[in-house]
Amino acid sequence: MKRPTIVDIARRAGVSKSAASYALNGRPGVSAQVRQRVLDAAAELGWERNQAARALSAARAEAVGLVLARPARTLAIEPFFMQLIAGIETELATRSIALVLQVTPDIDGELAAHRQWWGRRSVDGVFVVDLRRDDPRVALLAELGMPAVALGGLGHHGGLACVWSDEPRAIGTVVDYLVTLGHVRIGRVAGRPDFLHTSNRDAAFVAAAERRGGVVPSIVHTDYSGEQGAKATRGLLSQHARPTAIVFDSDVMAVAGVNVAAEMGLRVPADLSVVAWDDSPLCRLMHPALTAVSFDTFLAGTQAARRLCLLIDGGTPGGLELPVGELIPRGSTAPPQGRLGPE
Amino acid sequence: MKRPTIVDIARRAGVSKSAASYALNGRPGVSAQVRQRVLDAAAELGWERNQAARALSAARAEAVGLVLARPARTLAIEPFFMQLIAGIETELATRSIALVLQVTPDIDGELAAHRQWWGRRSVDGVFVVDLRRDDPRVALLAELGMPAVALGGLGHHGGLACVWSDEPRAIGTVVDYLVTLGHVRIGRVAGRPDFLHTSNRDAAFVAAAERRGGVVPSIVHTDYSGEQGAKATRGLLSQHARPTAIVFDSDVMAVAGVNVAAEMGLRVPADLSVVAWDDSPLCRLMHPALTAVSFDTFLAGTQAARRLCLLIDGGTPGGLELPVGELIPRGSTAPPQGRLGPE
DNA sequence: CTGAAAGCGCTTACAG
DNA sequence: CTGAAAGCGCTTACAG
Repeated sequence: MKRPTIVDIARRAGVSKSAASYALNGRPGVSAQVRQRVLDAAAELGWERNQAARALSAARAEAVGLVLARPARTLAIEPFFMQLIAGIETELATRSIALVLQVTPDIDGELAAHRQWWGRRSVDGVFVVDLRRDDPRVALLAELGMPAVALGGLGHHGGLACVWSDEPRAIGTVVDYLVTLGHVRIGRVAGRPDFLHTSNRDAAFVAAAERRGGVVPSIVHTDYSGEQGAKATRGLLSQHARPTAIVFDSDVMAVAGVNVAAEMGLRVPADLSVVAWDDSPLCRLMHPALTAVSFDTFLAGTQAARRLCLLIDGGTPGGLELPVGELIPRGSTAPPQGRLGPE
Repeated sequence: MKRPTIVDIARRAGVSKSAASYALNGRPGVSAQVRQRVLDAAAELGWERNQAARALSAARAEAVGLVLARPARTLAIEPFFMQLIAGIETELATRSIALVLQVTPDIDGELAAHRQWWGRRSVDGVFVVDLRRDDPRVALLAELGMPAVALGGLGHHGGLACVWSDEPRAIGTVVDYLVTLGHVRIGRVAGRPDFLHTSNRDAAFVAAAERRGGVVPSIVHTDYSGEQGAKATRGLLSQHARPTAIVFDSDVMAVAGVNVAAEMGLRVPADLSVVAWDDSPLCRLMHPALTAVSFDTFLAGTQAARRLCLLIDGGTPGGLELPVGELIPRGSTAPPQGRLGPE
């Protein structure tokens, strides 16, 4: 028993092939009556449109791509990507657009993936994350003319559509909060310095410290792994004048930091205040629970997907600013105590 | 400037369209000389095969699908899926096969996804995870005749190809280890009872306890969320004769358990031994680090992908047993101490 | 070993 | 509003 084609439907509905196609695609050119007959026939035969045939004639893959360009090791421990995927896919599913995934250790692999995807026309557009300064992907995608939406990286997304949130403002909120609590020496365990969001946060962190005056900021970069997060924390806490508060660039590194503090005999929050970024279930599980900056990654995903679809349909969506991350104070932050306190 | 097609290549190489196709697909029927001319022409023109056209004529989507049928909330905190995806994709990339992802909250959404994917011929096969007893997916996939590889769930995968590991044996190892340390009352904070791997572990847990004699096992089920993990731990530790050791079905729940113990004034490992499953970077970050059962999810992914490709190519791969999870003793387990100790 | 031709299942101008 | 026809870019028997 062969799978039914559009010809079978047309025959059963007693119309031409093209009438069937128009009806099945909800386009004008057929009467309501004919449309219904065609739809009924399709339902009765259990017809599903052959995706390859449609892609070939409509010159549309009905798929979009996302490259995960991180080592598998740091990919899995970060909830970020899975939340992003969930958000993207939830939006795409409503439009019957497929999400194609490729995992590659670095940006060269990502460039190759974009080239091949576009060359084969196996996707209609892509998402770009972890934008960098003078990002080669921006140039490549412009050259290819492939629709793309960048997440974050405002100011360095070139001609790409962009979805971002005002992280500098959120960083400012965090610094203000810690300073108000009485902290003077504030550390930051940051992510990869080649990522734009890292350097943007770095700059905002330093600027906020300067704005408040008297604040001593110190920054250490990592690859987001718990190991490097722990090492960075150990380094900061071993300084002669150690920070009394540390802001971490991920939840896992914040957990690592808390455990390093315990290992060094420092109490959280009495001896060390800890702020995590982004917030996650993990932060709420800790004891004390971690103060964190929330970011709605799922929402970012749905919004980015919506814009990519618009772009593919020939629209020209402007940038979209997402709500700024919110500071959620929990038990891991408090005024500094002890001999190394403020003043 | 239009993108080059196979006709452009044939013309440039001075051969027929079909000769070009044969050469580009590395099939017999063309001389080495012609083959090289065609390949050169393709390279010079920067030709990439149009995926839709190939899919249509070869009746192959060159893509496989994975449905993530869990609420987005519990999806992101578990490294499992991302590791699996990384493993699968790493294998698929070598064969230029795409991985298509769909996120859906429950198994009904998954059934619909499989139906649609197969109906549209947009994938050539699928992976199935979190197998259940009398799993409706097994029946559906058999009915559709869609190639599929099940991960785990030995004995309930019906006609599906299967990749599994001997978890009952691993559970036995854990129980033996804890008993040898001197534990008598051993708890298990398990995952969803409708998942086969959960009920298999449950049964093995009870069996191992009986085998050792005198061991008192108790099991609580959860949805894998940290919240429920914490609640389950709180329940176990509030019993009159509380367990002195708890085995958790995920790393996040183990972390939740450790924090609940702290909250209740119990020390790990003196008052409570904790075993996590699977091992993850998170376990190594904790202080003390968590004893854990490791499982190579990445490897499971590559192996499953390899078997699915075999299946799609018409092969009939048998089941594949993966190495059993290894118990990695760390600081979170020790002989029980205090008034509620053994005997 | 090669070439002309049909076909995969759709979409889409273009006449009627 | 409808129908006959060409075309999307490949693959694949089938003659030569």
